[in-house]
Parts: sequence; C-alpha cells; structure tokens
Amino acid sequence: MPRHKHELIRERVRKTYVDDQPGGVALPTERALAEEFGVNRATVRHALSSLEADGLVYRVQGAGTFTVGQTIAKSLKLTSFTEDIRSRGMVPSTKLLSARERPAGDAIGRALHVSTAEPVVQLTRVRLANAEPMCIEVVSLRAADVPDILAEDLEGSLYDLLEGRYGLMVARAEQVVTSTVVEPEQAEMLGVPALAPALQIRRTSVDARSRPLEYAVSLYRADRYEIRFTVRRD
Amino acid sequence: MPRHKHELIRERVRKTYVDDQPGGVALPTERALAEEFGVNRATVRHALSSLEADGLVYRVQGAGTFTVGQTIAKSLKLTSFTEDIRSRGMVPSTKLLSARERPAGDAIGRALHVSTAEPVVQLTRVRLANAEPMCIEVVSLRAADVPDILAEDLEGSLYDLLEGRYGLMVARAEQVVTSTVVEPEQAEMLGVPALAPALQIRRTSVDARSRPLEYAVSLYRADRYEIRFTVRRD
DNA sequence: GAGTGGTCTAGACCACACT
DNA sequence: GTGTGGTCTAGACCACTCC
Repeated sequence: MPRHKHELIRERVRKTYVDDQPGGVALPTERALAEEFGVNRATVRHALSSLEADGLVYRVQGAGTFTVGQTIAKSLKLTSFTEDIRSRGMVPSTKLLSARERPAGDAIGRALHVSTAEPVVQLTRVRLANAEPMCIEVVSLRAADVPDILAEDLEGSLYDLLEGRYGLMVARAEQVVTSTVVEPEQAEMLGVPALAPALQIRRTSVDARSRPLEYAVSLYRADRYEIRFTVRRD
Repeated sequence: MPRHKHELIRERVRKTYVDDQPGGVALPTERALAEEFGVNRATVRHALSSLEADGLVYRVQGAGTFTVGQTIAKSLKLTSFTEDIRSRGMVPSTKLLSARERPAGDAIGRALHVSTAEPVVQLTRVRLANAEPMCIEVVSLRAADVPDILAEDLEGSLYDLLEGRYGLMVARAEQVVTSTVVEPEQAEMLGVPALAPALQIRRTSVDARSRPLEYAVSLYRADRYEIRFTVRRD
C-alpha cells in the first residue's frame, strides 16, 4: 500500500487514464485531477512527474498531458539477472561453479576501491533461463562486506542476499559492454561452439553513497541474449 | 543565461559546493541554501533534485545532501556519435557511402511505424574517430519527414540536421545491443580482419510524443569501441 | 482570450538520522 | 531532542498552445 498521497495518485491516474490507452490521449488537466482526488495541484504534479520519468506520459506546456501508448522497453532500470529473465517470461536458475576467497588483485581492487591485497570473495556461476545456459558470471565482493557468505545459498539472487542478510543496497551500476568470442573452456559451459560471438558486460554496482559493492564480469552467448535499454536526450 | 531561478541555483550550488569536491562532503542544508540564495526551499529542492538526477549529489533523509565525488560515467543520456567521440577526446568525422530513397520494407517499416511500401531515405556512413574507422552505420528516415535531405550535407551530425532544418527533435531512443562478427565486405571498410568481433546496435529514436524519427543499425569494431552506461535501481 | 503546464512563494507537519 | 530531508497545502503569476 502506498504510504504517500503522490504514490496513491500516481497509481490511480495510471489505472484510470493511462493503462490500455493508445498513444496521444489527453489526460485531465492537473487542476481537474487535483479536484478529482482531493489533493493539491503540487501533489498531482509530483505524481505526473513520476509517470513521465517512467515514460508512460509526456507533457506539453500550454497544451496538456498525454499518454505515450504501448511502452518502449523501459529498462532505464538496473535489474538483476533473476528479475531480467523473469520479465522475459522465462524461468531463471543458477549453477554455482566455484566460491572462494582470494586477494583482490589489480583490476578488481581498482573496481572495488580496495588495495590489491584486500581479500575478496569471488563467485563463479552459470546462469540459466529455462534450464539453458545464458551466461557465465564472475562476481567479486569485498570479503569484509559479506562475512560467512560462503555458508549461504549462492544459487539465488545475489542482490536479495546482499540486501536481506547484509543490508547492502545497490543503488546504481556502471556497465561496460564489449563484443568478444568465447574461449574453448567457456564454450563448453555455455553450450556453444568455441569462438562463437558473445557479449561481455563488466559491471560495478555501488550503493547510494557511491561506495562500490560488487564487481561482476559476465559473458553472455550472443545467440540467446541481447541488451535493451532506453536513453534520453536532455 | 538561465531563465529560471532553480536553474540559476543549480549552477551556483554546483560551482560552490560540488565541483572539485571529494565524495561524501555534506552540502549546506536546504533551508540554509534557501536563505543564502534568497529563494524558497521548494526552489532549492528543485535544483538539488536536478543535481541528484545527474548523479552529482545524493540525499539521505534525516542526514543531509552529499557530494558523490568523481563522477561515474553519466551516460544515462542519449548522445550522438559526434558528441560521444568528442567527449572521449577524439575528433569525429564521417564518410558518406550511399544515400538513396527506397521502400521501407518489413523491418524498417515496423521500426518507423510505416507501411512496407512507404518511401524511406537510407544513408550508409562510415564514422571515424581521429580518422580511424569506428563503425558502419545505416540510418533510415521517413522520406516525408525530411524532404530534399539528399541535397544537404550528410557528413555532419544528423541530429543537428534533423533539428535545425526540419524541426525534428529526438527525445529518447531504444537501443538493442548484440554481439556479432563482421562480414568480409564490412571488414574492409572498418579496417579489421573478416570475422572479427563487433557490436551491433539497433536504435529507434523517437520524439517527445513517441513518434519514431530514425532507425539506425550500427556496427562497431570491438577492438576500439565499448558501450558505457549507468543504470539505476528503483 | 481562455486554458494549459511551469515556476515560485510561505508555511506546516512528518519520517528518519544522529548524538 | 534536535535537525535533516520528504510531503503536502494554498495561492499567485508566467509561458505557452490553441482557437
């Protein structure tokens, strides 16, 4: 249940005037919505701004607020593999290949802002959709952040584990995407021929204070996976 | 010059309290900023929200507003190739390979929301950074949107041309990224061996009303180009 | 000119962090 | 408890679109 009025208004406006509408349909005016829902116009504006930020409506000064219509993939958001695969209508699963503690080393130390000798926990996992391998993922975490994590179930959602067990909340992530080919040993795990094309994604996840929490390198098979995202101008 | 107070406040706050600061430094309180700049607290909040959206500060309820420090690549924004290459400190240029009008066909018609017979203008360009080929780009536009475009200079920024000459403003774009290998004929144009890995980006750009303006398929050489973007959670 | 969204003010109270 | 950011109200005026 929404705790704030603007969240409530947002959902009521969405259900009443946005969902199932074609594009370009005008919503009631902000003043009319304020009266309809018995709130101040500023609260309505807060709710509409949220809908606009999610790409569900657009506003034209002097004219009105209008529906966008069938939504363009709205993945401005960071989603975990688990959420991502579920949203594509498939069943995610994970196979843990190895889990160990080691010194960070150069690249990981730089990504996590720790010294090269700092111990990190490194998980290597194959992630599957509908029981079919989609990617190999190597995740590194500061060992000090996640005591006794090796005793946990490491085949579920890592973000859920970080948040539920350790109170570590990922706020955003910088991702670098490159194109590469799979090595023979990786090819076997992914079930593709050696030298098949693949997407490599290097991701550094940080909390709200910009402290690095996770560094992950993922190798996705190109024949089964593509990255979709929406970018805005201005 | 900013026309609105919140834009002015935003810049003054940024210059005074954010630029050149390390991460985690507290800004003055919203009430203090309102007094300092002689505006209402709501106006300060508007300005701070803008800085927060750009990833320059973060806010913690009950605690304060803090600097993020060295900025994580802030490419939540859609940038043209021209802007992108310039921001990496290189000099962009373009070589036009072909420019012609043809029926949209199936894939392009779907992307641009027109019938398969609708005429589209199709530009094939090699884009270079520091005179080195970076990608091959095939851009399709509705011919009705861009009359006489074949007479224009097609080796500059297309977004500038669309906006300046035709009043078409790109608001956002959906991008789909896949990994592939280059065909022999493309290899020659890109200056890489055949079957070298490459990133394919398919982009549909739309205006504020979500009307498709441009559909572009770009092939980037993997050894010289990677995609960086930041995603947020929540 | 009428009506729309955009900006701004003045003030109140709430939820949360810190000590 | 004190102080912070978060929410919300009531009202005014401005900039723009559309007729």
